[in-house]
Amino acid sequence: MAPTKNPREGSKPGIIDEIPKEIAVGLAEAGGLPWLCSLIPGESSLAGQVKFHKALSDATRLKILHLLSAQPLCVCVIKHCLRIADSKLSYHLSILKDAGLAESRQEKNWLIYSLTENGRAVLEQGARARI
Amino acid sequence: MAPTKNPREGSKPGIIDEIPKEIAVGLAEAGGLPWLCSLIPGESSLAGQVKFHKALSDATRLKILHLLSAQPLCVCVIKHCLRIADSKLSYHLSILKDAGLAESRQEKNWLIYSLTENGRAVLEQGARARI
DNA sequence: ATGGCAGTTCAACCATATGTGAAATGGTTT
DNA sequence: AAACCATTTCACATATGGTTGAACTGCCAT
Repeated sequence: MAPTKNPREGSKPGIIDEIPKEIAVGLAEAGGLPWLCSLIPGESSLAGQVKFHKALSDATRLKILHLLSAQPLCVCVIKHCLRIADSKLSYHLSILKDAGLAESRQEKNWLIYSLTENGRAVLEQGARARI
Repeated sequence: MAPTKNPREGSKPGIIDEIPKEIAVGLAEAGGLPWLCSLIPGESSLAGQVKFHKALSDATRLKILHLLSAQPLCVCVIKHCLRIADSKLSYHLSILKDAGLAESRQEKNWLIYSLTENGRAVLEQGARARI
């Protein structure tokens, strides 16, 4: 998957003058600097990961996800638990939706939010990671 | 661990006037609003999760982690791959270190960064999640 | 001690994310 | 149609995070 042109002999001398031997040796065996650089994911992959983690890097949004882990909820119930302004809640919900962690459907004039598959997976593996 | 006073009969009428029946029923069975609110993790747990995801919500830092997944590296090698300014790199490294994803040791006058257990786990489960 | 190298720290700056209250939207009830 | 309700959208204010270049620290060689 990673396009590696010439797997060996990548660390041309001169690009970096001196580095610790220990590192230089391991690197040369693996494929040198070009190979190392090839490990960096593409821009779109990175952007996706960044968006994902950004969505999860806010306490309010994490709280919302934990609430939704119980069952689908309308906005007013979430609002009651979090005690924050409507517009603020709406803002955070939109980010969760955008990141593919939550989704909404309409019922009369309520919006009912629930976790997506992805959102549920995040919570479960998060719980596992922190024992 | 979660202090739940009176597990049933939490959804006192009046706090929220009207919510979709479907939701109200499920909620009442589970323990009502107080129970729902008890699902929200404590502040310190949330802060930890936020810090963790914040650290991962930047493309430069993700790149660094991917480079370190190959082997421990001195700053100058990372700098060569990323082609960014010293101070910028140093800033991002400090955040990774702070979040417990990377660590450093000194060798002559180089600093050699490597992934922590935690950092390695993140990359591995990230790779699994995205197939 | 002097000078050079690897990397960090600092302070100022810019960009982006979040908070807030008021107005708009879309469905419901009367 | 008018009044109403839950929620979103908007425009603006503030906070947070990232970038930059210069100054600093610590290590090694001479």
